[in-house]
Amino acid sequence: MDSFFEQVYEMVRQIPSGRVASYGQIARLVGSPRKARFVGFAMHASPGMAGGVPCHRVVFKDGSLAPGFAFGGPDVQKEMLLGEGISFKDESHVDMDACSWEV
DNA sequence: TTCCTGACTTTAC
DNA sequence: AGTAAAGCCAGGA
Repeated sequence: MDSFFEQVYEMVRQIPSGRVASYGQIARLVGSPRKARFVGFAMHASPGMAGGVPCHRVVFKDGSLAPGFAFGGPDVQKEMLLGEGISFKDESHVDMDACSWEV
């Protein structure tokens, strides 16, 4: 499996708990900042945390979650992030100022 | 094989 | 500063 998806999975898998990364961030890490769209797409096709891919730690550039495509509800994702020690600026906006994934 | 679509990002007006 | 539009890559039909 050398697909781009696998690369994204590995990147997301390296995200430490209590930290969040944006799609573009991961896309850039894999070597293609223009593939940000596919990063999210990979998450959609990802096995989830069961496969070691914490999609809940992947958020928009603004830090907003993915309403409608989350694990069954952005509230659930929010709880998971909060449980990892991630702060929230708004009801659906992660505090990337303090939780942005620093490589 | 070709066309379309897609959890986004960035630049331009 | 805010809104609008285009761009990019890859997978699926």
